[in-house]
Amino acid sequence: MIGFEDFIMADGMPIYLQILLYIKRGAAAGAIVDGDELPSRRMLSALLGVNPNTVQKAYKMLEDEGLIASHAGAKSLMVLDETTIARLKKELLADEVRAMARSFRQMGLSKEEAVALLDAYWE
Amino acid sequence: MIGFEDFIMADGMPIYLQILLYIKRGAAAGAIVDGDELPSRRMLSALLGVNPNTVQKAYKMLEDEGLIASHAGAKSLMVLDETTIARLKKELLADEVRAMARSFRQMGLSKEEAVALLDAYWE
Amino acid sequence: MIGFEDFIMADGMPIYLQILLYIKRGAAAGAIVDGDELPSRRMLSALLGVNPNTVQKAYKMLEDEGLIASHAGAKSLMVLDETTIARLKKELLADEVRAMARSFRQMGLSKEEAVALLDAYWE
Amino acid sequence: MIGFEDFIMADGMPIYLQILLYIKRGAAAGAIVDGDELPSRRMLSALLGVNPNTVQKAYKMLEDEGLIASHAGAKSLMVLDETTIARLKKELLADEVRAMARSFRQMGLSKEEAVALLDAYWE
DNA sequence: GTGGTCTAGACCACC
DNA sequence: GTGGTCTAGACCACG
Repeated sequence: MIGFEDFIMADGMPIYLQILLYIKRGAAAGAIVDGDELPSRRMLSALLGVNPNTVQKAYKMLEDEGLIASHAGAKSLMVLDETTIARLKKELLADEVRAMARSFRQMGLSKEEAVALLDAYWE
Repeated sequence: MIGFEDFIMADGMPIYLQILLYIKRGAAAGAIVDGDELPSRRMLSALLGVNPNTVQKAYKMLEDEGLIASHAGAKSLMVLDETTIARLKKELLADEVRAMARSFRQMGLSKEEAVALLDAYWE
Repeated sequence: MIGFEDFIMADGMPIYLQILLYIKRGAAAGAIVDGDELPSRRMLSALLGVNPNTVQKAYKMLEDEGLIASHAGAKSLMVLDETTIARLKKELLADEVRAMARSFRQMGLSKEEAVALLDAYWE
Repeated sequence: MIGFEDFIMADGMPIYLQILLYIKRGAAAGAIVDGDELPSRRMLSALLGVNPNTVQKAYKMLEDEGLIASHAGAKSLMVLDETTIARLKKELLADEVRAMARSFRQMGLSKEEAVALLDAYWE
């Protein structure tokens, strides 16, 4: 069962996208593997304090992308092969790092300052 | 006059929030200082390719927060004192860096790998 | 034993309502009479290719309405008196025919064209 | 502007489908023609006493089918060519008449009785 | 219990 | 004002 212990809700990004991203990141990191069981909509929505439909939307998009297999009345399972994982890794990393670099530059930080900050806030 | 050269539109976040954030980041970084002049609603909307109402919404929120002073028929000016700048710095930097660090950890990266990536994607 | 030979599943209406309606129509028409035996939940669900719960829901509503008498461990029987039959006839016939007439008029058909079509598609 | 004077809400069928059907029927009948203006979501939802999203769903499906052209900030217009109208006519009539014939047969009516009823309830 | 759909209300971007 | 999207809650069919 995939855990959502690390999940922290942010503002400014749709909740369903945050859930979707969380799962993709976990898959890219290897924390979520092929065959892993997803929490049910009800369970996860209760855990996150959102509407079941919001979770449903994230799951549906992942299913459309082929990362989840759902069957009515049964648990939803992750479907991950090596190619997919590699693709996720590549996509996610590039996007995140670029966004991060852009933010830092907008705040007028030098690369050294940015690295120092990242180091400071790491844990 | 505040420039929007670095501004890059992202999706998943409302545009007016991105504009608001861009200005706050600039203020936190010192790139935008007290008394700086803001582009007119019309000019900025044309520059960014968005609707004037969207710019108006961002300006209105900044004004409500006291970061902008608008006078009818006159330019809008930034209102920034030391306390405000310090607050922005703290809020923006801490929040963003923490979010980034969390993203990287979720993707299974070590601190060293994250720093290396940031370095690679800096420009 | 009530047969479901004519039953054809439609979509856009909940299945349990279709089952309920089928039985009511039969009762209104006289094809189903007082004391008739209903197929067991399991048998009917197999015949229609739906979940037993769905059949159960239809039976439960009929029972709540007093049209069915169920006894634990025994067959379910239809309970139909003259008053009930007359009521069903009136409700079902009037509603359905009015809805159909409205549909045809919305499609710009004259009464004569509608009658001709009904004749053509009757079997 | 397309009017919804004849629209009468029924139960058992999703509202958005009823709206969709109403428009298709009007197009098939020639009451709605190419270039006709649709009521806005807000206006129609207020008129019908439903949520704007319910109207939106019907409009969206019609747009996906190519029967409506929508542009943000502008009115939605009907897009109807001869081929489309002919197709609608054919599809709608066959479906409706078949459903109607089935209902009547389930109620144990003969064709003559059905025709008589339709005649009686026509207006 | 599970996943899927329909209706609802609020918000966003645009004209 | 317009259309489009996100979140919410209830209901349906199924195991």
